[in-house]
Amino acid sequence: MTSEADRFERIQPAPAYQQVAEAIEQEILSGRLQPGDPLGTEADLVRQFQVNRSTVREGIRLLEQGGLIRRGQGRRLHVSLPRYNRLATRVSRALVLHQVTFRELWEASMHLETATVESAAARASDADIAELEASVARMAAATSAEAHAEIDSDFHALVARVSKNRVLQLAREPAGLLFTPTLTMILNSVPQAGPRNLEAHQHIVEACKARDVVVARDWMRRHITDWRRGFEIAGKSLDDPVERTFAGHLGLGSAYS
Amino acid sequence: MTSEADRFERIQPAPAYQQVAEAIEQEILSGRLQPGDPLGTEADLVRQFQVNRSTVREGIRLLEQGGLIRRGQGRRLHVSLPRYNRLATRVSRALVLHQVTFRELWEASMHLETATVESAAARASDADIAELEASVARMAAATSAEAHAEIDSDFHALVARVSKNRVLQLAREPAGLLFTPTLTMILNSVPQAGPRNLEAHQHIVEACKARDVVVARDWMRRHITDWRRGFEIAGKSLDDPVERTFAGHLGLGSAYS
DNA sequence: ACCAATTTGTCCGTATGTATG
DNA sequence: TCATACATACGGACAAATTGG
Repeated sequence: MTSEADRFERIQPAPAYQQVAEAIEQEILSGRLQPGDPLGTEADLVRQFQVNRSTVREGIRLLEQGGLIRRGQGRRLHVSLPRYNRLATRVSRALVLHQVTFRELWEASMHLETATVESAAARASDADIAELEASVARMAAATSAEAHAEIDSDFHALVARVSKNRVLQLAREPAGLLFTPTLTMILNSVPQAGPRNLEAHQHIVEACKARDVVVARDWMRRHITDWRRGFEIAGKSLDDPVERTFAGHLGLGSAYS
Repeated sequence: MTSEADRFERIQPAPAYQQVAEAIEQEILSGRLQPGDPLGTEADLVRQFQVNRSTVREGIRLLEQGGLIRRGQGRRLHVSLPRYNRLATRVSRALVLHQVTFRELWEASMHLETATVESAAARASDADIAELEASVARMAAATSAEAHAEIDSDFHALVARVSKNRVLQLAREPAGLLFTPTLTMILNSVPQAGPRNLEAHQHIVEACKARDVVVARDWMRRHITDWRRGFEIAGKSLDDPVERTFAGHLGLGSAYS
């Protein structure tokens, strides 16, 4: 205890392994190290940083987790572009841990998906349309609720790619990942959900084909609204937190690979 | 080379340090380990996993970077809720590395910020209003462009908190972080930008006070539009990628702390 | 297709500074 | 105050995998 309020916090030197990570990250963010560039061997880094190999390895783990470096062929280290999927799963997990409610999820998705489909309808190329139609065909042929839900998820991710806006694409992905498992549950307990979903997707693709932004947005709105209705018909409350159970669904395999 | 296309990828057992990280992460995501719970000492983990300390440490680094565990008082390990800021900075960095354009950033922010302010206007409590007004007051008193831009950024983050929607809050944050440094530049080269910004913030707060969702949204739209106009007046092109320079601004200090 | 050098993953032991009781 | 426990960091070692002739 001091007689007066402390003015300064204690000065703590960052651990060596953090400094290693920060130094490498700086090189990457500054552009001096570009995606694809090799990082050198662990022994190289040991020599440059003058720290122990264990220390270097701990620093590398930090960057590896962040997706800034990866182990490629031969497990050699090289600079990498962080993957969207990876970041999105992280964010999704955080949302689950923070116990966000389905209402928050639904509201946000309503905004994000309608915004995304607007851009998609405005910018869809012929190849994009073909991909969207293929997705609709796959959904029409889906036999299980799981498959249907998976295709639905892919469709929305595809729409986001077609929007040609990577900021929106990355913004909507975490909510999209959390949406999917619930859709499986809805499909299993609400018979009319499947056909309605398919119909919405069809109309969205048609609208994209016609470059009709307004119709595309409206059908997406109905689509998201349908999810909510199905959710409530299935007897669940929008004010429940998104279950932890779903977090298991968020590919552990891809987490650290 | 094989005579036919390879059907299977090679089966690789995950390194021990990854398995350590995944095992701990599973306990957290399943809820068996809750935020705040101690994780035990490194020696404990060595005993449980039957691997070397170095291996345990590498695994811990992965989780530490992901924000799932932290070192608290006495550097003891305990489970933690991933911070929004942290996740957002990671995503922002990824956007920069992927060289997203200012146009993508602007378009996404237009959607995200208007959506957020709608919810904020609908749900702002008296305490929220007071905070918003305090932010406006601080901006009115700001002397430098940096301070003004910083307060602007905080204001938008505050609006997102007031929206009471954490999904939206997290979705808009990465774009918000990238917006700020550019605003500083605009303020320095476009004299009318400062007053217009302040005016927009004032109107947004007034609309929140009046629970007027439509007006709040409209002023936010103008506000974001102003940014774009200022950006172009300052002589920059919307189709340029967001500069790497800005990534340095994204607190390296907080990255691994 | 074989071999030698390199590199990673993992392990062991130890020293040091710091935090806790 | 002192002793203990713990995190950080270091040095050295070895097997398996990978590389590059």
